[in-house]
Amino acid sequence: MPADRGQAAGRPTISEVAAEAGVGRATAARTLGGYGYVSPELRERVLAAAAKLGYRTNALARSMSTGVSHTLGVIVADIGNPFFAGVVRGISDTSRARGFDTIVLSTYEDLDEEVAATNVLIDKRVDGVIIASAAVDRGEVAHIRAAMDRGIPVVLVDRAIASLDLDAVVIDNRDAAREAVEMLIAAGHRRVGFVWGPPAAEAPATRRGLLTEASRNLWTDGERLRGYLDALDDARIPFDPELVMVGRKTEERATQEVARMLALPDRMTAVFCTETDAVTGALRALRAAGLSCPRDIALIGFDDSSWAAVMEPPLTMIEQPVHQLGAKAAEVLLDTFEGAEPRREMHTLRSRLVVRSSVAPPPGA
Amino acid sequence: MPADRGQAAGRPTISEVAAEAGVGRATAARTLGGYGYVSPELRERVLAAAAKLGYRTNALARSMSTGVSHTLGVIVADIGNPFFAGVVRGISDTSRARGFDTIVLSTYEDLDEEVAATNVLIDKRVDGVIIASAAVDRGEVAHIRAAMDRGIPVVLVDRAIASLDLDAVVIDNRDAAREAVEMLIAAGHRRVGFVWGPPAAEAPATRRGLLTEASRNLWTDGERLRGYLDALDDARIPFDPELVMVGRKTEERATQEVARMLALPDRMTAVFCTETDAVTGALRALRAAGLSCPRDIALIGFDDSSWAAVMEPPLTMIEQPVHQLGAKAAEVLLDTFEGAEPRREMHTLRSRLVVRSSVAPPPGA
DNA sequence: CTGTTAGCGCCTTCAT
DNA sequence: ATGAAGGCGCTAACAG
Repeated sequence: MPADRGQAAGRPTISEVAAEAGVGRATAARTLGGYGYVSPELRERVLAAAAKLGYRTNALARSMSTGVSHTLGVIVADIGNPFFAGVVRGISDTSRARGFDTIVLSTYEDLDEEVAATNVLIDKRVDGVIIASAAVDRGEVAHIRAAMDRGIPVVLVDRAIASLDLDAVVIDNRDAAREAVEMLIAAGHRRVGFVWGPPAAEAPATRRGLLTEASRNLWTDGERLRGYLDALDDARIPFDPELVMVGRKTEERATQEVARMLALPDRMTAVFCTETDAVTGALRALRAAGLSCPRDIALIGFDDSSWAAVMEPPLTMIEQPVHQLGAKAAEVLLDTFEGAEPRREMHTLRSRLVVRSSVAPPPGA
Repeated sequence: MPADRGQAAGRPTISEVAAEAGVGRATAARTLGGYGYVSPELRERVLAAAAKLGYRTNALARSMSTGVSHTLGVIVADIGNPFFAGVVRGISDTSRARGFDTIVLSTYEDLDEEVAATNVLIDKRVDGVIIASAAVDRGEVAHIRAAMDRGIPVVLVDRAIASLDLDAVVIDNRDAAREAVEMLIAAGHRRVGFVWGPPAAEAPATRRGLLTEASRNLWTDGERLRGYLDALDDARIPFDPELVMVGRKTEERATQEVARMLALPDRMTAVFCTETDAVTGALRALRAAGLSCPRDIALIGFDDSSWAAVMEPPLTMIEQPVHQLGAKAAEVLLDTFEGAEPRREMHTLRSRLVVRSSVAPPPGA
């Protein structure tokens, strides 16, 4: 065995502190661990010895014997994405305040990565997991079930999974989308584009086909699509598959698709974008077509930002409570550690439609 | 002792797997841990038993005995900030690919938080630390020294600390700023504003005072300020303290300060912004003043984004290689684990000036 | 109130 | 090639 296995230079242990202080190991452990009773005198001596040696508790060893790691696992699609970065910040702010640290793993929407990430967290013995899962089908949630079976509390964030009966913290995607599209319709628009929908290879011709496709994909996208259809239905505007973008979700494709919708015989006069990249993609298409917003085309999109406010025109956007989303998820999870019974329900946070100037009546009105 | 201390439901240990397979614990440990020699037959039996019981290795226990946690600690100002989110993504992508997970802590530029974060990482026995430190003075780096003294390799990212003799991965802030300001000057501008500088309570009247102030604060800000001054010097344009913003760095204050500079008798005709929020703040001021970019005022800023490209006009911006910044830092750190000698040098990554249309000659030209 | 003792699950020498 | 035994640093019963 190497001389310093697990015991690198300058890493005194409780035993050494005890020796230095001339007390038993348990006494040192008690004062350093902050539990049990210890007389003031000995306490002082232990503290002095610890300070002298520069003692720092070994959280690994502590976790080994307590079975608690004071660490939360977080699984999201992409920590580099401002949306998830905000959620993660919410999670780490509130968990840190309650003594927990976080290990964050990105999956890039790949299910295999998600399974691997879950295993890493299980192996590292995190006390709980918060996950924005890409899983939808009943068959794709085995890894989440595995964690639960091992007694690890799990909370879903951003995306609910119906078949799972877990606490989920999400926003009112469907209502938010409906409200936005309603505003477009109220301004007089009847040709409203939807960018973007489910990543189907081909655009389903029917509304039913589209919804089926949506239910096989990201929960948020499906909800937003439903909100869009809700608004159309309420206004008795027929659904036109030509006006919804499906397929790979990239800014470039959004630009192409919006250009296509703009070129339709019965031209689109308003766009609803479900993500930031969809908004910038749409804006590029407008510019390329020499169209001006809101005179020629109205626009509302998801995910407000400072940029949206300084655009010309200032953009009407949906603001998601990203930080709160993470904070609430962490709270729900941490509460179970304090004995709170998991309520296994959907916690829906409200988004906010920030009205600015990107909506006006359609050209002919 | 509670019956299941550290041994919750459904968490078989190596001993149980060994029993199930009818072999010794060491044999099970060897095959499950992937080390040592084990005959194919026994190997199979162990694997089968492990699969049957749903065995997952306990990384904590492994770390206890090996002294290696396969975890990196990351300390940044704010994981919710897109810049750091990008850096963190770079770090976790490359460390994950090499078998390491990350614990990320935000300090919000608070030194006490930074010290606390460092201690958390020491306690959790991370194998190395990557830090974008807010420390500058020799007196503020004790916590980093403490980590080093405990044998934990440390790599600085985004911000160098001269007094520390560590590997640092940064971008060419000074050159980037100079190049941008040079472009402004080349277009004919002589009244170039700088938003924002060091958070001094009051604007130092002299150039020297400003630099002193800057050296007491964030390294990046100081470098960018130097680049600005470099460009001014080369063009023999006198430095005017009225044209640099100091103090709290918020979007609102940027707006106020730019408004002030715009109202100067000898009006500013170009602005250089060192951060995204400074850019949007400046843009608000322009709009409020009814000025148009680039006709009335030219602008260049740090941190390119999709938004900058769809602005009217499209903005000329400096693109930082955020992902690469993190990736390189992780590489340098991970390499030391494979025995590479830390080179303790500054690794400077190149930024890129993305030229678009926000720069034109000043009004009178 | 304090010290002794026995684990937590794994890795690793040391015999066999 | 395999098994037995000890230790990583800490917590937690238990005895004193």
